[in-house]
Amino acid sequence: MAWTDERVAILKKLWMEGLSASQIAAELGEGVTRNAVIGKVHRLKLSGRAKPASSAPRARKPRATAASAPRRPSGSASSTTARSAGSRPAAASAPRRSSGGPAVAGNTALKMSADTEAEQSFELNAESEIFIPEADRIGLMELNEHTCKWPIGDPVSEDFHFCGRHSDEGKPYCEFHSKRAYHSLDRRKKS
DNA sequence: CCCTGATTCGC
DNA sequence: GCGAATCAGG
Repeated sequence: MAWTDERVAILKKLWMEGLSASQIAAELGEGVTRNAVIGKVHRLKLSGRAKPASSAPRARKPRATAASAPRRPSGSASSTTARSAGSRPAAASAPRRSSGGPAVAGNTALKMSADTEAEQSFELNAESEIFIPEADRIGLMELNEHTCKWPIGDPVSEDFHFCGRHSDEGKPYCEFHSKRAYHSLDRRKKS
């Protein structure tokens, strides 16, 4: 996939807004990896975002030279489809943008005005919470050591409930929410 | 473990 | 120029 002006514009915008490289990559398209995004960011020389001015001069690594490096063989573009072939519980594997629809709604919108429309669209599908069907909702009573205790809704509200999906023993949250709770809560506005 | 950005370097 | 592999850190 080539870096069109359009895509670069989106890249810049999202990067400036503080989105992580992987989020940008996901937003940009299926064939784009976070490495591609980062690489491009560097080439554009806009790598310095909120530089904490830390870290040591980064030691280099010898790195395997040519021949010994297995590296990805032919067909570089074929990696995207076979990504989630593993055996997963499938429950929380890919809530993100998995609906096999055509291009994301955002893409079309971006073509009209890459500056304003982009903001809303990516925010929607990147941050969207999962929805629990009415029947599957559980209250405090139903919580046990195997249910995800991720709260949904306003705790002082009536329709407040818990996620309730299976969670591993010892873990308070289901697979999906464990990640969310731990990681990306304020991913976009770190120090 | 998961993730993040940063860097190198074969292509 | 591109991005996978790797690194270093959280």
